[in-house]
Amino acid sequence: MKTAVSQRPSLILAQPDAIALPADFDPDLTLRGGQAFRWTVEPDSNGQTAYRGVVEDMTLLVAPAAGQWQARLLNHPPTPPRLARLRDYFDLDRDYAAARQALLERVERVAPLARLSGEIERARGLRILRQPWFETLVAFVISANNHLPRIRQIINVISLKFGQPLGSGDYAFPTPEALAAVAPATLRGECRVGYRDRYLCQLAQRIARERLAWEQAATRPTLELRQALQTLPGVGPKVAECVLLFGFHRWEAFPIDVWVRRAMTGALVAPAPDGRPPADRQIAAAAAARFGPLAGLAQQYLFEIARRHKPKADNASAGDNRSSPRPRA
DNA sequence: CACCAGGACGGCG
DNA sequence: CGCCGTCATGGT
Repeated sequence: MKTAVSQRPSLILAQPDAIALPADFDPDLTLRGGQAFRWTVEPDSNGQTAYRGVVEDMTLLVAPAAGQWQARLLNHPPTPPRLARLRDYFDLDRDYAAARQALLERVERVAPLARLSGEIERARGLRILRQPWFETLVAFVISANNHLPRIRQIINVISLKFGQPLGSGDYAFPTPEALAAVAPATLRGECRVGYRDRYLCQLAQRIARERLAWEQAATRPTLELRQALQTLPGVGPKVAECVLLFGFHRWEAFPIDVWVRRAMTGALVAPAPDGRPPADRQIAAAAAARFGPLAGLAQQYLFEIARRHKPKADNASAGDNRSSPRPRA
């Protein structure tokens, strides 16, 4: 019980409008990788590299402060419910060190995978975000046969044209109803979605019409949810797994793309006798058997490690990639 | 200027 | 079932 009242606010208090991210948080792997598409790299007010993004109706700035990465709300008062949603978004209540350790114990006996343990340790700052499922669904329908930079661009144009302004110069991702009202020709002509225009329009219309059922989907078993997702236009096996993992936080989901297929072939699954890569069904079975409930995390490590091995000059702002302002390792 | 990209879809054997 | 051509678009 303190009786004296400080005349001045304590300097030790954390900034009330921000949440501190884990010490090893890696914004490039987590925010600019293959799971989130609404984060841009830009210098903050101090001229240091920062990451600006939109989560639901919140504009966020992830920047180094007080020796670590912090996520600051730019367009709303930092009420406890909002801060709680941010903790949820960054999955801060999960023990990634324990999850990673459990994963390493599962793979260290498999020689072709054991050599990955060092790579996984270097990618330890990767986290799996808990993103809004409708935005995730649309993003990965667009992802089919597409490149990451272009997926980001299309998602941002869709938000800019059809989303609600957030008072910060940024726009929320549109609701299913708002997107369902957009003509396919507009999606193709103005958002450059190509042949996916009809998929997206029908998708938004169905979600809007079946909204109640889909909002209860988060409580359904993964198997049932997976089957339901694959009835949606533009949603096949791979997109369904991505939505399960990034939009419904099902860590047993295991999306198989070209990178993961290459990583798994020969390491965990033998190629076919004729030399062709094994069927995706066999890869999925091997992943479930080896990685179990951590398959999604394993997949994300495999994807980002494989992608890191081939940089491909993903960055538009050429100049300072060496001065990654890792706030005091 | 071919080739590729976090594939899905429809048709065919 | 499994295989195969096709589907826009823009970067390399």
